[in-house]
Amino acid sequence: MADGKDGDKALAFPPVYERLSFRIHKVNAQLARLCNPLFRQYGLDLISSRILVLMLELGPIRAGALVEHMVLPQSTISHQIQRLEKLGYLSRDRRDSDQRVVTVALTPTGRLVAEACEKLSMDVYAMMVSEMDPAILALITTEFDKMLSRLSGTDNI
Amino acid sequence: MADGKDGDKALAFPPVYERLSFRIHKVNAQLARLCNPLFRQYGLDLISSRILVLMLELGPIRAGALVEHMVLPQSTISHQIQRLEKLGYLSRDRRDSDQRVVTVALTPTGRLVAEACEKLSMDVYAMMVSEMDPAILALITTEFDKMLSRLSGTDNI
DNA sequence: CACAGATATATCGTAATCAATATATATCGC
DNA sequence: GCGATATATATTGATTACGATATATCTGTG
Repeated sequence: MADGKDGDKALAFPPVYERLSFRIHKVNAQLARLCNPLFRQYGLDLISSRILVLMLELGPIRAGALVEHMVLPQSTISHQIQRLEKLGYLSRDRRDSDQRVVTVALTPTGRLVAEACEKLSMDVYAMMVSEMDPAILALITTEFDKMLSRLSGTDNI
Repeated sequence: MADGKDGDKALAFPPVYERLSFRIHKVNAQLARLCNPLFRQYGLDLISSRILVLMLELGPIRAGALVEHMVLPQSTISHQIQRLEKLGYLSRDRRDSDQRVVTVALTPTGRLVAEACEKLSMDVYAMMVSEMDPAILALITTEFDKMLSRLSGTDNI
């Protein structure tokens, strides 16, 4: 109805470099740029360190649950688990009640490394959200949950 | 000084899976999960399609400027350019005034593909930000710029 | 209890990523 | 204008990611 060139199909969206999705990419990429060098001393990167820290907080977890939490392809998680196992950071166990299910758990070394990574990532996170009003941070976090739900179809993880 | 276990070093941050940085990862990963299959018909993925759409809106651009916009390693961008050139989507030119500088530009085919990708990503973006208050979207976008600035040291891009 | 389908993880092949280094060109100091 | 340093992009080698498929196990149906 308006004089826009896209007719009535939703609002006219801004160019890519102004869209939130693109800024999400940039912040994420910048986090990787900062964190990867920090984690390399442990043979890790941003992604693999997140897996370790996640396990630090969630405890032993199914491989499939890691796929859901990390929103990465199943084969990628499978490889990551192999890599982290090879590094001696986690152990793998077949569940007795269901031999298909693999449960991974941090080794003592893995726990130490995960704690070190947690500290390092805290510093970067502090840099990221410092000077941000806690209420706004909470609001944004909530909105991100909603976005994830909308993008994931019906339910979120 | 308080009774927290971390002493006075900043506030106690929530666990990874509740931090904004982790949700950023998840939304970004979910975007890739949705978009990669859509873009594969053109031999692209989320990242390479963003490069094309960026060029659609910014016009011919230096390779180095793409590195800054995409916040990816220079070697990765160099490879992406090669790939997109091989696909016939863009052309590469050495600048006359400075032979070191490479300027890339969309080919006619590349422009068509970029426009198709733009439409596809618009649909996904609409899904993501639909039901979100435009004022809140603007607020979040602004906050992301600030986060990027803080993470990038002194200046943003 | 056999068998078809579902579920959970692993593997495979190709291609992309990253960090480090190389190459080529330009700029500055003298 | 010459050499040293800086800048812009390309290449290299090893690792990782992804999608597709395979393997193994379980569940339901008759």
